[in-house]
Amino acid sequence: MNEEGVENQLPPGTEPGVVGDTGPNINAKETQETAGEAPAPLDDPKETPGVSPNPEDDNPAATEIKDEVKSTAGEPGMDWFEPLEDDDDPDTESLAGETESVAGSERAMKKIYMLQSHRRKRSHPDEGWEDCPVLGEGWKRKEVVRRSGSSIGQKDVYYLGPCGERVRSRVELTTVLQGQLDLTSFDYKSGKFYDGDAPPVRVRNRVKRKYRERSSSESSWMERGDGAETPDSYHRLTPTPGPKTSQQNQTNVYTNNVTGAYQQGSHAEESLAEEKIRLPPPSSSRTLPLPSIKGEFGSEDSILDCARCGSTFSGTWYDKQRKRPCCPTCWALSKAKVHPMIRFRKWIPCGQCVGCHNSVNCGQCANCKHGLQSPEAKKRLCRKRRCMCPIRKDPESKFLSQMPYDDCPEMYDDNSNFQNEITDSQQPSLKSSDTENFSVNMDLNADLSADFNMDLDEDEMSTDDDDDWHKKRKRRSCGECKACLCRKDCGTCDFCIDKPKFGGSNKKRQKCRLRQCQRQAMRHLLPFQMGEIEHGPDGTLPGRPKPQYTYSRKSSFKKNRGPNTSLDLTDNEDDEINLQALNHSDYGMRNGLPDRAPHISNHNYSQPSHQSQWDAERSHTGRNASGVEENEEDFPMITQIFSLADNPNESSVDNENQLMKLLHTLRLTIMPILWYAIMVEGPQLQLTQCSKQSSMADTVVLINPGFYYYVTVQKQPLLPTHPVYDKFPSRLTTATEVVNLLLALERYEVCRGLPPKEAMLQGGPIVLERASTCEFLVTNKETVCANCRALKRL
DNA sequence: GCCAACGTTGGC
DNA sequence: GCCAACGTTGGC
Repeated sequence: MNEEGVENQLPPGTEPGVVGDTGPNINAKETQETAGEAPAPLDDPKETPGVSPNPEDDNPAATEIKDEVKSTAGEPGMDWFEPLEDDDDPDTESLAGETESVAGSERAMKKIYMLQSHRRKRSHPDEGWEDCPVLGEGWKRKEVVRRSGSSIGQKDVYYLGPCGERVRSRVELTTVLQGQLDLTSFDYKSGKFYDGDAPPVRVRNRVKRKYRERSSSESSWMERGDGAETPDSYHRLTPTPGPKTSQQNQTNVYTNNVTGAYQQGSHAEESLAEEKIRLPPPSSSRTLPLPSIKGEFGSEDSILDCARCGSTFSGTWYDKQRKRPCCPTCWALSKAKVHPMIRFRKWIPCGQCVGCHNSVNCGQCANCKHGLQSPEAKKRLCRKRRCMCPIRKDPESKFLSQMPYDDCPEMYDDNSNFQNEITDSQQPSLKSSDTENFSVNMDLNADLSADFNMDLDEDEMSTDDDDDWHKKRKRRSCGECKACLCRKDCGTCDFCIDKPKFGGSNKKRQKCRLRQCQRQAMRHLLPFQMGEIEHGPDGTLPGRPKPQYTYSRKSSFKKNRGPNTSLDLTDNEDDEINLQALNHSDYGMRNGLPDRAPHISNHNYSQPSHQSQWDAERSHTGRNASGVEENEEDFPMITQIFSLADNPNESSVDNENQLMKLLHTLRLTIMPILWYAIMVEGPQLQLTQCSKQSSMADTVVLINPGFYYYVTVQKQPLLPTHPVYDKFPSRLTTATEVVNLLLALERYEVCRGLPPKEAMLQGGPIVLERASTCEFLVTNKETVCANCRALKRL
């Protein structure tokens, strides 16, 4: 933790001793801070260093300068919470107070990300590790403080083994050191072994409780706007030893600042927390990087209006979310609530906004459906009827409105874009689905949150139910589709295999592919089967593409590469259907999985032919297979896939394309049960019987680009003389012919070969013996082919 | 305290 | 451009 703070704080090559220097650096900080006081410094990010979209990316010098300014702000050089200094960045602060339009919210959001990435970039995985010899030679330890979220300030401890084992919990550590070290008396958090009488757990809990209480109660909702969710805010909240100063008389909530909160906490529990989390002594220079609010710098305690009871009180107590003032009484009451998710509500619908004026439930949103499906459940307000006022910002304060809720003028006064979006979301006849609206709303909330540099509080935005509805980390789940409702990991996909519980190394850390939301998961996380025919009527694919900042679209040229090229599991929206199919195949191979589907067939893939319909239905309706919305009876038509097929210049590429056409035709055809068609390397069109219980479980039909086909049984090619070949043309050019072949194959069984030898029956492995000329497939009347029977007689 | 998994970075 | 890796954070 300390180390990370240092690594985040110090510019390359900066010595700790230098960091602690003051003088001109303070001035630099002051200058920076003054810049943050500008009324609208973010209007043109280019003019505001550190606020422009990641200027450091393009200008490493900017990073260095910025770092230097921070690190030389007169702070202790090796301050563990130094990285939080970023949050003191006046740029960030001005961001908090910025009254830019909602159209700029995205930009603001990006700024936040940039600031975050700024920190992340400076955090090198190899940095911040301390030797931890108590665990053995080569072991290292690292502490990381959570910089945001409800668990802000919480300290996570990681260990790095000599062989690169990354350990994130005691359980993992115990597993890694099993047989090598007894960790019974090992305090994971501190990284020390305790004597038998030491009660490390109790101490740890106590400290943690105090710690969190402090961070909760002392943060300001305004602080949150400029980094109160980061350890830096906690830094500011760190109590100053000694008596309070006379500066604790700040009275205006809008001129309150972190200093007030910071200096307010000079009591025992803070001291304890400080000691336990090794807070350095606050520096007087800390007063420098105070965030400005409307250009004013306040300090000390404030006279606040309790957001809960309305009473006025003095101090810097805030609710558990550290977002609103909360008097000590209400705070005590709130502490009595054990469950961390219990929140008190403050938001009162304004009665004037669009949401409040909406008196009819839409019947389509998640909350409406929730009520319909679970009448006994707690009633949830239709999402279209939400009061929208929380997203209104106070043009006077530069923060989200804290004005009386009944004083709710027109909404989104300067946020026309957002107004439009919200208005649109009220319209049931949108071309986008409710889910999409839902997603939009969430993203907007996130953007607004960033725009105002503060979180939109759960209890403000929510009615009383879906507190997590707008949470950023929930954007990948609609909560309604089959995948979201599925609670069981398949245990076979690459993401499951990666999980420690399945013996994986926990590197991917992704949810089971089959549990990835079919609507909102990142597209590349979806099961690759879903990537086959996914286009909606407007050409869109389910799932969300990767962020724009990371990826750009592929050119169409790339998409038409030959199947033998390194195909990828792209998530680009404009991917062609044909490539999706190729991706499917490619994906399976790239992941070392067989191209056959049965190994992942315990969910949607148990009936491949239906899967085709399922996919196609999704393509047709633009919706996914989310429970009742699926209608396998609706059989879509998919239009021409390859135009190259019409090219008179025949080529291998054309043949491949023709094969693709056949593949997609098969996908639209009702196949014999549990037969599934995919494209595999070659390219070849592969038809596989997915059911292990089928007599054709080991039988595969492979069709080459020229439509010549052959059959394999247990990976052995069927002899060309096999009767089944006589029944069909040498080339399978139509789906009908393919289906007929499969139906014909279903009439066969696999030759059982020679009976096992006696020795094998006595415990040894059973190896099936066959004649070299085994026919492999025999009619149902037979069990062993003629050639094997002949061999048996010998 | 621990696990699950989201979102981003940086290497390739 | 892509994705493995993992820092981070929410949930239980």
